[in-house]
Amino acid sequence: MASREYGQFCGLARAMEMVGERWTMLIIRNLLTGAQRFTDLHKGLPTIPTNILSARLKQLEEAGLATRRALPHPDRAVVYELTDYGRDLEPALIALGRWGARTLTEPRPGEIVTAESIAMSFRTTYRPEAARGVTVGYEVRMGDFTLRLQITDGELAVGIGPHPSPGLIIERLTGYPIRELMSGSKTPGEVLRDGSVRTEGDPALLGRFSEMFRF
Amino acid sequence: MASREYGQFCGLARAMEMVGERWTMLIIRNLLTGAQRFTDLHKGLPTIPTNILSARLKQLEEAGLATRRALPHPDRAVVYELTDYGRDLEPALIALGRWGARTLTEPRPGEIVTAESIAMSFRTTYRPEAARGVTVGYEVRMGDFTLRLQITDGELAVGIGPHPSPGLIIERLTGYPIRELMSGSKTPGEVLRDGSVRTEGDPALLGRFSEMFRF
DNA sequence: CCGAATCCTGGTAGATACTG
DNA sequence: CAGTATCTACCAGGATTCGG
Repeated sequence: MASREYGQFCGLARAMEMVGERWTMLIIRNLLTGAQRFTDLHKGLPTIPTNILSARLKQLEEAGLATRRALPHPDRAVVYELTDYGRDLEPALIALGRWGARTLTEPRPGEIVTAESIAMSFRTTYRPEAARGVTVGYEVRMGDFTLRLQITDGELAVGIGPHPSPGLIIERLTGYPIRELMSGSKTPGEVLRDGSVRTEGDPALLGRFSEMFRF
Repeated sequence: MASREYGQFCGLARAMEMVGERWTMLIIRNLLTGAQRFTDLHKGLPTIPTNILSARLKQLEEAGLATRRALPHPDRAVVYELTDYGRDLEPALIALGRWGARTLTEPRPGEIVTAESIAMSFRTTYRPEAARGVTVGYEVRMGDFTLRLQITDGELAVGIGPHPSPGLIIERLTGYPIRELMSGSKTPGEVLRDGSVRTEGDPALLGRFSEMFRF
């Protein structure tokens, strides 16, 4: 059930037939952080109509990009999860997100920042060449939510929620210190000194952080 | 005039607002091969309604992705051309095209193959690591159209039309020898021997070709 | 409460005709 | 050649409803 076809024998056309409809890419972005329930997805995409979310999930399942799975007994819930095939879209989402981030200065009126959009920004700004052979875990506390970054031998995995054993906890206190670190407009020393950030753990890991995540 | 907004402060959301509408990516794909007139674009995307093509070009121009330029006197024509900003989408299109190409076996009934879709397939299959330091030009004749590939010090540029000074001319005679070379289902020797391809120039460059372009 | 299905409305795309 | 105009069909947005 390829939604609407382009009539061209072309990989890009095929891709756009499968994931080019409105909302689909953002749903995949959110599922990249792990399995999510219908309600979780709706929380992360508050303005999507539920019937559209429902329809997109069905399409993703039919196209083999995601699976729908009923959790075992205690909490009888349904979770949606990307298949390997769906997860293979990550490089494309990163490339798109990186391009789109160029016009990302201030949130527009009414725009929200979700845990998943921040998770995405970690993926798009991650520089593997600055993380060669590195293994370290970060917990990033943003007030409304907490993210975990695990870099294992230079491979990044981003998740939502606390980190079980972080090498460094980075806690945002005021302003946008994380973005300032990533853009290079402030140094690790500066954000520590001006009180916009508080850390717990080895402070040297903040310097490494600002090298590995760069716009 | 960001078509319809997602309300999220996120690079991917911004990208999808700008280029996520139906047809937009394929128009950009076609413009990647160089400036094109309205009619050229319509030839390359025969099933797009002209009002939609018109609307998309206007949006691309307003968003700063493309420019509309009237050619000097003799042929009073209008050409559309990507800006640097628009051309920066190439990595994202390649990533999407590569992902979409996984389900690309046979053309579906009614699906056409255009010069631009083939140009795209050269971009998605190009392996820079197999072309380190290489400088060579190919002219690929497909019957209905001819493409030129110029690799300069490992950098690929794809265009439509003949190559001014090709190191090798690859002419398709029967079947799909180019795709078979790229997929590895046939060797350079085989496509030469079975008569599906004819070359002009240094035949050894066909081997190099099959190394640099691989699914 | 979770995960939708249903209904209605409005906007966007498709097809075709037409014009400077 | 390079679009605009018009009409229709479909898809998205929003609210409500419904079953487990």
